[in-house]
Amino acid sequence: MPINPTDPRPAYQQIADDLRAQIDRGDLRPGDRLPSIRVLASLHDVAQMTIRQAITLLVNEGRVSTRQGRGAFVREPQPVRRIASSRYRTQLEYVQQAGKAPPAPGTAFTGDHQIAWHEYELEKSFSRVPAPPVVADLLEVPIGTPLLARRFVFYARSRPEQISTSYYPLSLVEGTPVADPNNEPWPGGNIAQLATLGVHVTEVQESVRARMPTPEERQILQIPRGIPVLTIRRRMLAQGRPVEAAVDIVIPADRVVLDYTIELSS
Amino acid sequence: MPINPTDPRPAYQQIADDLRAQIDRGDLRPGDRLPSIRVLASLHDVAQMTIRQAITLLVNEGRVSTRQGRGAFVREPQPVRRIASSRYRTQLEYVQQAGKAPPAPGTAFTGDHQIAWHEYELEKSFSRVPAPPVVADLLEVPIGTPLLARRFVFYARSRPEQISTSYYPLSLVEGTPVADPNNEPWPGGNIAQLATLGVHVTEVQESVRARMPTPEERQILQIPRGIPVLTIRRRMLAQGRPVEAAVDIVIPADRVVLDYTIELSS
DNA sequence: CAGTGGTCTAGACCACGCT
DNA sequence: GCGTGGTCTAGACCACTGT
Repeated sequence: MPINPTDPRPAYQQIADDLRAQIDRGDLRPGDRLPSIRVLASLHDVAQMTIRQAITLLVNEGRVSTRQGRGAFVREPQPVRRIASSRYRTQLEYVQQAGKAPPAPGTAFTGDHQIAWHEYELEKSFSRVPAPPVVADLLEVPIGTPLLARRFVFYARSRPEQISTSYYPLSLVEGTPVADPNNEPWPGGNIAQLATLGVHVTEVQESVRARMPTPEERQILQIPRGIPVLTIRRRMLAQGRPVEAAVDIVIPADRVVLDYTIELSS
Repeated sequence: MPINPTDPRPAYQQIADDLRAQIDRGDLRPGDRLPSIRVLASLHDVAQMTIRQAITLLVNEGRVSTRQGRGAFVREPQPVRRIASSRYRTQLEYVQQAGKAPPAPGTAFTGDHQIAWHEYELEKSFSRVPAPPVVADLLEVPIGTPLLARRFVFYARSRPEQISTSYYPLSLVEGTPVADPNNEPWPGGNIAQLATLGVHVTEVQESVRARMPTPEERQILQIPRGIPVLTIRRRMLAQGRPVEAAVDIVIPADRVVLDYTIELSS
C-alpha cells in the first residue's frame, strides 16, 4: 500500500483522503482507533512526519481527535442540544403566571439542555463599564454610557457549555435585582427578571455567526481542535427600546443546533 | 529573541502566541505579511519545521493565510452579507402584488447580497429521488416517497457563495414550473413560485449549525483553511403541511451573518 | 534569479497511558 | 516496560512568485 508517486496530490493528502474515505465508508467507525503513526508510516513507506501531517489535516477538519499516549480516534458525534427561539416565549410564563403556582424553576439554558435546576451551574462576574462602540450601537446609546456588564460561564452537569456577556443601561438596572450577582440564576431568566422592574420585553433580535474559537475560548469551553464556535449577538427590546445586549454568546458548534421559526402571516 | 526553554509551552506554541499577540495588538495588521519562515527560524533559533507548525496553528484558527511563493499574511475581514429572516416576507410581495406592477426582480439571495439581478448566477441540477430518511422526516412522508431534488450553487459576481439542495414532494410539483430547471432563477424565489401552484407558505423553520467544510465544499466554495461553514436545514410549511425541505444550505462562515427576530406578543 | 512557502526524510527524545 | 502521540532537528528538493 505505498503511495502513488504519479498522483499529483502530495503523499500526506493521499493518505488523509484514504483515511477519510475509510471513515465515510464506515470501515472506521466513530470511536475507532486509527492505525498508529508508526504502522501507517511503514505501511505507506513514508516518514512519520508525513503521516502526522495527514492526521493533522483530519484533526482540523473535526473528523479525528488525538490523545497522547492512546492514539488517534474517529470523532464521535456529540449529543446535540437544540436551542429554540421559542425559549424566550417560555420565559414569559414566569411573568404572566405571577400570583399563580409558578412552573418548575428554569431558565432558557436549563430548558435548552433538558437538565434539572440543580445540574445547572454558573460562573458570574458583574461590573460597571462605559459602553464600547459595538454595544452602544446595539443599545442605541452614546459610546461611554454607563452600563452594567454581566459575564457568565454556563455549566451543564459540570461541563462548560456557553460563555456570554450581556449589557444593560445602568440607569435602568442600578439598585435592582438585575445588578445583584447573588440573584443569579434567576428562575425564568432575565426576561422574567426585567419584568419585575416593569420592563416587558416584546422583541428579541439575534445575529448568528460562526468562526474558530480563540485559544482562551478553547480553554474555557474545552473545545477540541477542528471544532468551530457559533456566536450569537443579541438584543432585547421593550416597546421598541433596547434594554439588553449580549456581545457575544459563544457556544461550541459540535453540541448545538439553533432553531428558528419565521411566521409568514398570509 | 530565542524561545524560553523554561516556559512549559512548546516552542511552536510560544511563537504562535507571540505572532497572535502581534496581530491582536495591531503590530501586524490585516493584509500584512508575516516575517518569512527562514527569518523567523533564525530569529527564534529553531528549525524551519517548528516555525511551520506555529504558522499552521494560526492558519487553522483562521487568523493567517499562506500563499506559495508569496508569504504568510494576516487574514483580512471579509465583506459580510446579512441574511435576514425577513427575506421570506419580502418574497411575499411577489405573491400579494399579483396584477399590480411587480417590484424589481429578485430572490432571497439577491436581496441578501445587495446585488443586481444580472450579477446573480446559478448552477442547477434537478433530479427525481426517493426520500432519504432525514428529508422524509422533515417533509413528514414515508422514506422512499418520490421527491423532486433541486441542487443549486449560487454565485454573486461570479464568486461561489452558497450550496443548497431542496426537496419537494413530486406529487405536489411534477409537471409544474417548479420542476422545470429553465424557470430558475424565478423572480421572487420559491415562495412566489409555490404560490403560482396555489401553495401558500405560512411558516418557515430553520435549524442552524456550524462545522468545518468537507474537502468537496472547500473546493466548490473556495473556502480557505481555518474557515467553518454555517449550515441551515430548512422547511417550509403551508397551513401546517410541509411542502419543501432544504438539506442543507451551506455557506462559508466568514462572509455571512444570519439575522433573526423573535416577537414576544405581550 | 532570488526568495517565498510546500513537501519530505530519518532520525532523536519527551510525555503520557496502560498493563 | 512498551506503545502511543508530541516536539524538534538539520537538512533536502520542489513549486510558485516577482524582479
